[in-house]
Amino acid sequence: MASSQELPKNYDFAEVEERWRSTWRDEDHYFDRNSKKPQFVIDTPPPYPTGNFHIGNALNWCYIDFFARYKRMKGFNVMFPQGWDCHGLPTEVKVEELNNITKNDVSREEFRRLCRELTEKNIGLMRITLRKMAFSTDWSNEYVTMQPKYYGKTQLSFLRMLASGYIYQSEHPVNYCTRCETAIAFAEVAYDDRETQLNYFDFDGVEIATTRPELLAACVAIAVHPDDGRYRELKGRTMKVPLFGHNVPVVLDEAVDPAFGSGAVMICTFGDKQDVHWWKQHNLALRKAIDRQGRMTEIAGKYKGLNTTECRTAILAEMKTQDILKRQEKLAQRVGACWRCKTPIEILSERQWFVKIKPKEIADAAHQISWYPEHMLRRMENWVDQMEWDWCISRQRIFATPIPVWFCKKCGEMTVPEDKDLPVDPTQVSPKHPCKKCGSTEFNGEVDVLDTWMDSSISVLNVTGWDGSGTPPFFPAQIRPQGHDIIRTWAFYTILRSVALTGQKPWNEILVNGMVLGEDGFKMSKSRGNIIVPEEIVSKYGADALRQWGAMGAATGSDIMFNWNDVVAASRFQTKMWNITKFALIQLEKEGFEPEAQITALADRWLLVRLSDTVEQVSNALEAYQFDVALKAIREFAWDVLADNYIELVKGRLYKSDESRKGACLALHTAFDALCRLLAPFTPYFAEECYSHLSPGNSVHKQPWVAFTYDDDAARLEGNLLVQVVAEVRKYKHDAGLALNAPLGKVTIYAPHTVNDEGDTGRTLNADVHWRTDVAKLDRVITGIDFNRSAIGPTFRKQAQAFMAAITTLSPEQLANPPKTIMLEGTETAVPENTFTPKYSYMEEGAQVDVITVGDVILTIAKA
RNA sequence: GGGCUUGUGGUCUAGUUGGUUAUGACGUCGCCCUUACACGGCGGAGGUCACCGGUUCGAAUCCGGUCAGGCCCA
Repeated sequence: MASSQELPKNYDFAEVEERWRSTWRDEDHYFDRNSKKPQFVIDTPPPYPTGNFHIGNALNWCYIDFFARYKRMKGFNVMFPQGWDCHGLPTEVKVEELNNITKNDVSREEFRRLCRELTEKNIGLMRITLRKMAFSTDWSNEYVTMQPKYYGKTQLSFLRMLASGYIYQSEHPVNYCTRCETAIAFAEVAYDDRETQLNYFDFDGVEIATTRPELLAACVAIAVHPDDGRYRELKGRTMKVPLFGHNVPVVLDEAVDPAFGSGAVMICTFGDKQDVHWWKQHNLALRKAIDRQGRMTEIAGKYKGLNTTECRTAILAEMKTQDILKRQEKLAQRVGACWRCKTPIEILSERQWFVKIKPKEIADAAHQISWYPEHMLRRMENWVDQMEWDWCISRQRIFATPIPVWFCKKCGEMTVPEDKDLPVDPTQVSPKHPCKKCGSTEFNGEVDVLDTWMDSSISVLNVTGWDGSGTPPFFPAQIRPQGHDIIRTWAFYTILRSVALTGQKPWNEILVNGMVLGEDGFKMSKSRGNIIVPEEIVSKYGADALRQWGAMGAATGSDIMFNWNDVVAASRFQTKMWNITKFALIQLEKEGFEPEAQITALADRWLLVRLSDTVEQVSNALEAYQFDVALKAIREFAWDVLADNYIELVKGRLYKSDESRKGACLALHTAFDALCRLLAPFTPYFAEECYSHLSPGNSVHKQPWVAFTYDDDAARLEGNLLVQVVAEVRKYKHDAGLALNAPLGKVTIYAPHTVNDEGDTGRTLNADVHWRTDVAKLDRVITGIDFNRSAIGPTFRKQAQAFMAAITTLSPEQLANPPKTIMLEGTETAVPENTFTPKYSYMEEGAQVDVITVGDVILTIAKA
């Protein structure tokens, strides 16, 4: 045990956190592939390397670290990997911005190099934050999706799913961002409210309303509702498209809303998802009026080359000139936009690569996983239920995993590389063998690349050791922690890919965390100016305080508002604990503690039984990932039970030097040691610092989880009563205008059992305290009745109110000595025990006394 | 429009297998510098548990409806 002289008066979190950070060793957190311990593999989220580890990430990582550390102490072989999901548009856009270029200004290889460099730099910055926050990362299992080692696996997974028929290519309408010049998946479409114009114009004699006149050139049909009387004569007709002159059929479809616009609608390829639906349903022609850059094609005739906005203006002007534009109305509309750049998406028909979505397979696997909180499973079910199109995985970008296939220049046959040649970039190298079909050696490498989710959806396969064959050695992982915002993407795609590649669910459990909102209750955003970054909190109050905020801010799974108050409260708890530490160490080093000492005093037994209760509560809460419940129980035990009550009770005994001191020291040591361990997962720096003084040279993080149990129901009951007695006397002093340490004279406590308090009560109250078990000789006056409703209700049901009314009418003598039966609504009814207690006030004969009752206990305080 | 979710003192929050006086933090008011701690201790004030109705002897808790917020989707 360290000398308490060494303990500084104040806890300096900056100094302590820095010191332990430079002392701890990474190897202590490595997953042991040869261990006999049960495994606990965590499929951690690989963040996008923006350079800033934001507070939402911090919350998620806090949760991960809490249970990673807990599971290690419980004897599990824990893997807490750290991944980086590198590929994708934001980095490409950033590189274009920083270098003032576009992706077409330099070679693909050069552009990729710039992206890799920026990503490396950003990862470096984020690693620093991770270390500051004391996450027990397994750095031997770090993975970076842009490195060949990883994207080789992405390519291997692509080839496996291509071979098994999950992946195919086809021409199909896809969501397309014309700014990013790439196809995107439905999961990447965000919807925005906009106000637009609904234009009514004359279409070959019929009035049509459209929000997108620029698509007139792509019009392939007119649709009306089959029962709409206004258009009965249109059936079977073809109509001439204004301005462009091509003929289109009229189709009947029940999905047309006769109340919207004029009730007649033009179908274009493609204005929206509904157009795609009708186009398929009625086997219509395909007219591509917009190209990949968002410009009008030849089909648009003289409008060719204009962008869609320019084209819309031009066509509306032309309609006015020809006097076919009737009127315009404002219309509130929801527009799909690219979630990265907010540009409204177009639906273009392109040759793309797709992954087949098999909803039942995914739903079945999702149901085999335990969801925390449970209701998050609903979100997955809803998403699975409404999937209409397959997953479009090809992107027309550069910084991403290349699609590893070639096409024969002569015959078009597809060639794929062998496993051992992965990773490959088919635009840089050629196949090793000539075309199987025609023998040609001329190939075109696929220039499309893969959706980033193709990388990250195999994170679990990567960390569990997948090599392309069968089930990986550590599969499935024990848990997936992630936010509810990416259930429809990361969770969905991961389940899909695990089932496709291994036939099994990816994890046993999934823990879903909420979103972090700003102090004003809104989502954090630059425009609101309510962004708080983890670094700021760490520098002001320390990582441990931030971690406590993460645990306590809200129940697991619900959104959590950032709140400086909670951080300050967390920091104050550490101050309190630090003072407890100083007190404990000073007392323990005085004469040392004896592990074999006898625990006999009520206060000591009470402390231990309350500790035992706390350990059980905290352990149960952690098993259920209820971090708020766990930390709250720890704080309550430390602050309320140990500091405010136990220490105050036994102080006098500790200042003495006799046998009764030893029990208190043992109890104090036991509680303090346990507290350090309980706090270790939550506040790793602080717990380590405290423990290092109790047990120099040993790390609390290498200790087993607390296994302390102490069974003593009587101590819990009587100790709680003792604490209440002390509180009541304090209140009595307060009400009497006395200082809390003012001497009180003779106090007699009539308790139902013999209490061995070793004089604690008397010293605490500064009074001459006498415990007695006989009946107080007092005159008592009944002032009321306490009913025990939880006993009365089940017994009397509908007669409960009547029963209580009847008891109220009894005389004081009868209340003191209740009759066996009572008349209730004309029936003689038994009076059960424990249904009520008379409320007494007492007068002691011959002496002026004040009387306090606490449950079964009666106190008399002699008046001075 | 649909699904999920939430509504508790001034603010944030616990509590929903129905049961005596609804938890804690911050703030606020009063007393106290008692040899671990004034970054502390003790005590107080402050709530029709969103609203309406139902079930029940008894509802913050269960059921139905209304209003309001959040998220996801159409």
